[in-house]
Amino acid sequence: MEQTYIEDIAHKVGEEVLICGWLYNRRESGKIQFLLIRDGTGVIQAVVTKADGEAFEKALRLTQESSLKVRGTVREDARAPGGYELQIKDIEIVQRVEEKYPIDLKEHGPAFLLDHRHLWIRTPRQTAILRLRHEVMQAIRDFFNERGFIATEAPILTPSACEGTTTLFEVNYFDEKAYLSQSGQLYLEATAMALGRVYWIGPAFRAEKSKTRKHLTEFWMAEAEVAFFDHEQNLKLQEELVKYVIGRCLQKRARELKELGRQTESLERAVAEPFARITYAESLEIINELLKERIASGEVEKLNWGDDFGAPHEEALGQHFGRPVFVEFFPAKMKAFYMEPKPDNPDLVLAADLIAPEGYGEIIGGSQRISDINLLKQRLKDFGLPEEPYQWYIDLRKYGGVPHSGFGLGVERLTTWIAGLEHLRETIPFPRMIYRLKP
RNA sequence: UCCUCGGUAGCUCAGCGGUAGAGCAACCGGCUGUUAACCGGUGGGUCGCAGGUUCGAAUCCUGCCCGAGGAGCCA
Repeated sequence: MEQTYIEDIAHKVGEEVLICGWLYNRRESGKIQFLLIRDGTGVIQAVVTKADGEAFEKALRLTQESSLKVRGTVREDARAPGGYELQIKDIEIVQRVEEKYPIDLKEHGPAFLLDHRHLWIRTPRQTAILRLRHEVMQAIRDFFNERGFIATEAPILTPSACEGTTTLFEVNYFDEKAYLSQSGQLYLEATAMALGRVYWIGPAFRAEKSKTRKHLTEFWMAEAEVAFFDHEQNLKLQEELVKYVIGRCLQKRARELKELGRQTESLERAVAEPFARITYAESLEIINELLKERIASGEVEKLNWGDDFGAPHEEALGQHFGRPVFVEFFPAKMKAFYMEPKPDNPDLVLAADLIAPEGYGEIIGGSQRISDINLLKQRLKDFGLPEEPYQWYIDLRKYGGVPHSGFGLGVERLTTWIAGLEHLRETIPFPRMIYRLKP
């Protein structure tokens, strides 16, 4: 008999099916037992009574997370969680869990759960989050593929610090030093000159000692780079992408969002309304005004020209607009060396960050890239970076340099926002954080 | 790296100077519609580690280790 997945159970009412999965919970009341069985696609309640004989005796032996195959008839029943129920005909125990399962249905602290992450991911809430992450990833790929972008790849092992600012993980590459990539951007600029429109979703590594709910040392970025694209086109593409991804999750993962208790008004608004746009200069005024009381009390720092936003500042901006907001035209000094200056004010750059509402902060950073070879060389000098390691990057401007733009989107940060989570560590199967390398 | 809080049963926690506790989990028993089921019973401890104060330390002090929240850092 072929296996039926629980997510398809609504189409099988009245039929006999085979469910293969694990025991999530068992409740018994004398001569009747209720088994909650999960199979990765959902959870279903199965019922067996003393009159069922052997199946009832087998069910009695089942412990939490024992693996099993159950044959039975599907019926609608309002008393069952989810509305459908399986009347058991036969049970095959695949592996009976003999030891006490570490994770129970009651509360646990974050340290315990993270120590048992390999088992924690089996719970309904975690599987909902991971299915949502899948949808985000898949939507990003579909978005770019539908628009003629070519999926390409950047190396993970890189010879030098690409931007010179972030702390990198060093690895021994034979007898040379190499570093884990913090971004594929520079390499994507090269593939964009080959293929026109490119994207990739890949891991990024940062050895920063950040200890916040918005940082991982290993996270996934969706990066795009487009030849002949200017700053305006870049922002338009980003807005379309974010709207597309959120729209897909709302449409295809309503069940997961409900499971997570996510109120979706803010997401629906992000899809329906144009994103807000302000300049960096305007953002300073708005933030300082919004936070003036907390600044006066010394709780929050006042922002001065050239300051980067802290968490409270991003949060205030997000709350003020209630939808994603682009902050554009930052001072060149506070951003990376490769960003194109604003034509009418070369102290600013054609860059923008996208800030999510509801306190979720920055989810995209992007810019138009310098296309002029002499300006690029000057910028390297200004930032105190050597030319030699960037020779190949400079070549891109020597051989047919063109204006081009791109951005990087933090997959976990976007997923955290869509799911409405407290901490982004739940959006990746095995989070890597400053004090956590296991499991 | 800094600040704050914490580490006691498998888990979540209470106890804060005088014999180590509760709920849940586990195990045993009861119950034919349970919803983190419920009811009764049983077993379960290097009170993070080291030192100090005291007649006596889970409790007070010092140092260290580990964790959480936040700050800083963070194309």
